[in-house]
Parts: sequence; C-alpha cells; structure tokens
Amino acid sequence: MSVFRSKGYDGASLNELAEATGLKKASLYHRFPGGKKEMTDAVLDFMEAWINEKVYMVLSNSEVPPQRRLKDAIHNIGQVYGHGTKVCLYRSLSMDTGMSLFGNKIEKGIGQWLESFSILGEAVGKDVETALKMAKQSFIEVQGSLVLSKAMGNTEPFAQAIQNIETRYSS
Amino acid sequence: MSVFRSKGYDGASLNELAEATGLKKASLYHRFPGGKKEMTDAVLDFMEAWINEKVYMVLSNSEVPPQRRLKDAIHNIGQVYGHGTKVCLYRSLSMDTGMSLFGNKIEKGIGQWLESFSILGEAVGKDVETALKMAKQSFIEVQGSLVLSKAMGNTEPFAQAIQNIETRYSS
DNA sequence: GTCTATAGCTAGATAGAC
DNA sequence: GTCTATCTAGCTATAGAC
Repeated sequence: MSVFRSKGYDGASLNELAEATGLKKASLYHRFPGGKKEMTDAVLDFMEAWINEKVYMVLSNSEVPPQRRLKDAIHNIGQVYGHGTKVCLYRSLSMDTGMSLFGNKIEKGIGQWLESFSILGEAVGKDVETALKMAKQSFIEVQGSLVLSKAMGNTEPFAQAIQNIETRYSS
Repeated sequence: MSVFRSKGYDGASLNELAEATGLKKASLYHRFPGGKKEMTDAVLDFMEAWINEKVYMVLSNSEVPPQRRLKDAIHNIGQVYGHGTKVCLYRSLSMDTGMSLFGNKIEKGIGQWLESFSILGEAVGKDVETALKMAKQSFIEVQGSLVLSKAMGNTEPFAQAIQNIETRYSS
C-alpha cells in the first residue's frame, strides 16, 4: 500500500513491491496471478475495509454521541494520513491509468466516505441535503489540505482543516 | 502539458509526448537535451507563467474593483481546469518521484497562488493573517473539489467550490 | 531541426527447480 | 510457496543521415 500511495500505479514497480513486501517477484505473482492490477485491487479492497471499519462504523454508531464519533473518526483519519505527511491512496491512483482500471473502486470508497459523514450530519440534526453538502465539504478539505500540506512540506493546513471540520459539526 | 497532467511523471512516456507535440522522439531530445526532466521543467515554467499572468496579475490589479478581479481570475481558473474535468498539474507531479525532482517549482507555484489570493483578501479589507487563511482555504477547496469531481465524474463539487470562494470574498 | 534506426536498460511477467 | 533465471516489450536516450 505504501508503494502505491507514494508512487502511483505507473510509478510502482514490481521490484519495489517485492522489496516492500519481503517477497521476490515470482512469489508475488504466485499470490497475485493477475499481476500489478490484481495487487492494486487488493490494496483498494483493504482501503475500502479500512474506511468501513475506521470511518463508517465509527460515524454511524448510534450508541455513541456524535461529537465523540467524530473525534474517534478524525483520530483514525489523522493516523492513516500521517497527520498530513502522507498522501491519499485514491489521489495517487486517480491519474488516467488508475481511473480507467480502478475508477469503480475509487468511486465506491469515496462514496462510502461521503455516506459516513452524511450520517453524522443527520445525527447532529441537519437535513439530508445539508448533511451531504457538509460531507462533501469535509472530504474536500481533507483532500485539499493534504495536497497543500504535502506540497509545502508543512502539516499545518491538514491540522487546520481537521479543526474546521470539528467546528462545523459542533455548531 | 496535457500528458504530464493526466499521466504524471512516471506515467508520461516519450512516445506519448512525441505524439502529443507532433514531433518525433529525437526531435524532442534536440529541443530538450535534458530529456523528460527538462520537458517537465518547461511545463512547470509555463504553468508558473500562467499563474503569474492569469491569477497573480489579475488579483493584484488595483485598478479593477476586487469583485471584478476575482470573477476574472475564477474565469481563468475554470478554463484551465476544464471546469472540474481536468486535473491540476501540481497534483499529478506531486508523487514521490515528482516531489524530489520538482518540489521547489511546485512549492513556488503554489506559493504564488497563495500570495495572489492573499492580496485579494487584503483588498477586500481583511488583515494579513486572515487574508492568508482565506487564500489557503481557497486553494484547498479548488484542489479538493477537483479530486472529488474527477473521482465521481461530476463537475458539481468544483462548481460549488468556486461559488463558495466567490461568496467568501464578497462578505 | 527533423527524421529513421537502434542502443542499453528496466519494466512486467513466466518457467521450472526445490 | 518461494526461489533463481529468463523472456519479451516498452522505456529513456543516442547516433547519424538528410
């Protein structure tokens, strides 16, 4: 996953993937007969499961008060993005090559993200339309701030974006 | 430029660059002896000049009222991003390979962008700190909405983000 | 200044021993 | 199931004719 995230699909070489996994190339092909495409699919499936567990389940857990849910989800999100130092897998894979190969999975993962935050929005009393708008805005701010943080070598934009999101859901 | 933008640095092949420019590979090397790296530098220089002309000059032109400046700059920005259908060059080049080769130019271009919007913010009466915050927020929303628009195959997030930016500078 | 032809290399992917 | 060795195709880059 770290290789695909930092190099993208075209930039991720099997030599790097082999080194990162500790397996030789031929062993990777034994486990993923479909080659690099199948390896990427596996990473995307893992990411989808991660969103399900660490974002969706957390934000939709009605046994926990909404503010607490958000804090927990944000904690997870901060972790997976290295608090602004890492790149989003979906962003790395959404170049032309990746979009044509994995567009469906990327769209599904982001859709799950939006639904999660929509549920949270409704839990704090927003109507459906407003909740979706807030969800999109949260996604945009996370992604955009990651671009800015990465490019400027400064995690402040990400931290600020996270704080803005918290503020938005507490009003 | 379109090739680097849609394929990234690793994904952009000289065959594609040759086809896109209408020159053969050897001719490209005649004009860019430094190879793909030099071609990318040229594209980044072009992008920087574009920002200077179409964003910085427009937003800092004190002979035009601020609202008009913003409208003009937004018009240009909408054009260069295909109103949400295209990808930002800086995003495409900010994978690991691109960051180590072009990090300085990317940082400079984005810095120019931020300064442009900061000047606009001050022109509508904000203090320096607030103006910079608004500039960052505008950049984040453009970039984030481009990610969302591209991934979902829907330009609505980009259009919405542009509208939010306009609103922010008119209050 | 553009071309054809090709060098040299690394990519993704396989064969087959163990 | 993992390995070494290898294939072929594509890559970046160059040589040299015109």
